[in-house]
Amino acid sequence: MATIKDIAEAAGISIGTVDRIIHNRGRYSRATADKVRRIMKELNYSPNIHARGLKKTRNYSFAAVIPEEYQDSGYWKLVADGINRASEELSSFCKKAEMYHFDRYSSDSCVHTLKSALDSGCDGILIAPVIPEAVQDVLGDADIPFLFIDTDIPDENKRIAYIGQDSYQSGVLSGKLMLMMLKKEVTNNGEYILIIDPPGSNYHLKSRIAGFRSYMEKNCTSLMLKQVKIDTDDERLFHSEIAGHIKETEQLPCGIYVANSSVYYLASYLEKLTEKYTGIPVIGYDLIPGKERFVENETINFILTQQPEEQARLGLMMLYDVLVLNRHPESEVIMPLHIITKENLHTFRKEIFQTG
Amino acid sequence: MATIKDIAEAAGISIGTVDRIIHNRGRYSRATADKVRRIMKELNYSPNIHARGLKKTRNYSFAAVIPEEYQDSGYWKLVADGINRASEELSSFCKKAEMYHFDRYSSDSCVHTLKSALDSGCDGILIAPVIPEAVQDVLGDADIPFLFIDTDIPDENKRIAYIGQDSYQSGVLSGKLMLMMLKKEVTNNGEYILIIDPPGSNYHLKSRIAGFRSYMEKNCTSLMLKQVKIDTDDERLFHSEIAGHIKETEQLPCGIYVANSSVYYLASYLEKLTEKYTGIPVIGYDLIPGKERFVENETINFILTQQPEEQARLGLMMLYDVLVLNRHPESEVIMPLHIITKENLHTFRKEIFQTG
DNA sequence: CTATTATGCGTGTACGATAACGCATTCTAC
DNA sequence: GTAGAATGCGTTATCGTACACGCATAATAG
Repeated sequence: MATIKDIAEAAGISIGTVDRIIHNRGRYSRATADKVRRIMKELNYSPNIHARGLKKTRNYSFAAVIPEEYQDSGYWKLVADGINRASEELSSFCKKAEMYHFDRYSSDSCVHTLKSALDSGCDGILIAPVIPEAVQDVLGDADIPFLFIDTDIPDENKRIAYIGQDSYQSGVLSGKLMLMMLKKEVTNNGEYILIIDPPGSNYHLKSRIAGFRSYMEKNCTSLMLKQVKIDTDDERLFHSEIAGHIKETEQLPCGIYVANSSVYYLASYLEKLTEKYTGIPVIGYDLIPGKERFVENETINFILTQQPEEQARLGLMMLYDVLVLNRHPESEVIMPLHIITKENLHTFRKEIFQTG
Repeated sequence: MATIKDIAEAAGISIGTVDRIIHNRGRYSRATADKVRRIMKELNYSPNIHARGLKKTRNYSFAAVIPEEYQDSGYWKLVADGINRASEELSSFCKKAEMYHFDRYSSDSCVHTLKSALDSGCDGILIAPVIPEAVQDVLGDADIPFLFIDTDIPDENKRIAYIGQDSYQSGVLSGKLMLMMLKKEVTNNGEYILIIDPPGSNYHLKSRIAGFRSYMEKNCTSLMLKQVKIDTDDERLFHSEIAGHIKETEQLPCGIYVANSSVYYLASYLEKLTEKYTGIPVIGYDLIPGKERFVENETINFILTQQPEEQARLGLMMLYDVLVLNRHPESEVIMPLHIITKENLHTFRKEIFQTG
């Protein structure tokens, strides 16, 4: 591997000059710069990351600004886990990541939290801009690099990257799996699919449901779709609300689609019911530690996930790459859409719960 | 983070002595060693990987011993890709990985190839022990660390790790998906599922098929399973062999399960047939670059994969961790079992075809 | 009691990139 | 025409670890 010393020798100058040219720092002549850049390409130079890491001039610190962990049915807990893991990994390079939580339903809270993060003097920020306007307001005069996870603000061209998921497509996929599970030809005698629109109303929920509906409408016109909005994020209240929709006295749904991880609330409800209710196909989102049981016993038939932990972890790693290593990662990363079911659940555990 | 300098100061000695104690090298007194080790624990010392990597004392070299790329329907090409990628990643640390191929049906070839790999003076070997006895014979007197991918030899306790897949479970999962795709209640009027037992006979093929049969036998006794052995690994010959089993004049299978990546040969065959044949549910294995089309147009309905590229990449990275960084990774890693279908294919491309 | 070996430990340098510092030379201004 | 600024570039110390070298002192032999 070529080093800057090799380049300096080849160009007949000193390593200091090469360094200045590489980093656009200090003073150098145009001619020398051109020559150095040409030689760098010829020698296929790439900096030695160890040497670079060794000379730790600064202790970079990052901030992660995301909603409260319990919101969106515990989804943000998963994101927080990813941040914590990244934080540990980075700690060996003397880098720190601080987490800031805000109320995803309060623009004020978002603005406020984001401002304190900026004021903390960190060198880079990872943000979940679930309230785009609030975030854009504050970021207007920010001068440090930032990166979005979960939700994108495409016209925010100062962001260094977006890491997210294809929610619409996950809805489409859910539709496909749902239809596959309905073995018998569907008749039009009142049978229906229940779509549960979970508490909170965000972009992902909407587009997941839109994807699901789109698939169903294209591939199964005979089946009714009944969509209900649930307004509580508390498990017990969820149960009583859902009880109003799944009644012994009325026809049961022939399939249930829950657009986020509150599918586990539904599962704990279904589990307590009599045999009559069992076997209804259920599709939902996200692997929640400690709740694998519902997938194992097939109360939930399919879980889709685009690895929220990994999204967060990747985000922080990207900040590190950009700030510390001076790299230029992809500006948009869409996570793979994983299908998890009883039969492959155990092969995912380690990856998702331990190392990513 | 504490450095050896901190330790030396705390112990009132020089860094040279600390170094010798850490590495059990040279001479030092018992008393000093005890003191140093105590202080190391107190200060929670862990070596700076950058500093360690920077001082490239040796150019470690690794060997990867796997079957010929074209064998097992091109499966080993994927593994080779993973090795090449790992090799590139490692090259920035001045480490090299050399690939050795053998004929997976020849014990002699395996023994011979493995021996040359050992003789090459490499510092660690990654092996796909598809012929366990041959591998064990040669490894008996090997004194360098080795690691298995793809196939395990559990009683080989000298291996530092095994990276593999749960093939039985992937068969079970295939069974589930297959039954889900057969929408109509299955009658017993001659309908059957075609199981294609691809060329080559290895542990994974057998256990995938066993898993598939097991699921079908438990969950769908009414359906016949017709298993056919294909003996050629050439696409055109495959087509003519399969033509003997899927005939216009006879009843068509209501589903086809191909136990490895030769599912793409089947797909190219099915694609050329008349409309009558289309729509048969097909399940197979592995994402082959350039053949995504068959999943997109749903000639193949589901692809299962346990990321052969990633298995190989991980294997080499582990060798690096063990040999160069002195770490102790997991001794057994089972890769996640991914389900890929038209609707999530595009989210996987980047991960599988670029960065892993 | 000296000659030799063994033992414990300190010094110095290398690894590659970084970045502060400062020396020359050239350019500009009055 | 010379002071002062601007420009181009070389030198050097630093990060933490690895490891060769070699200096002392202690132990042992003759």
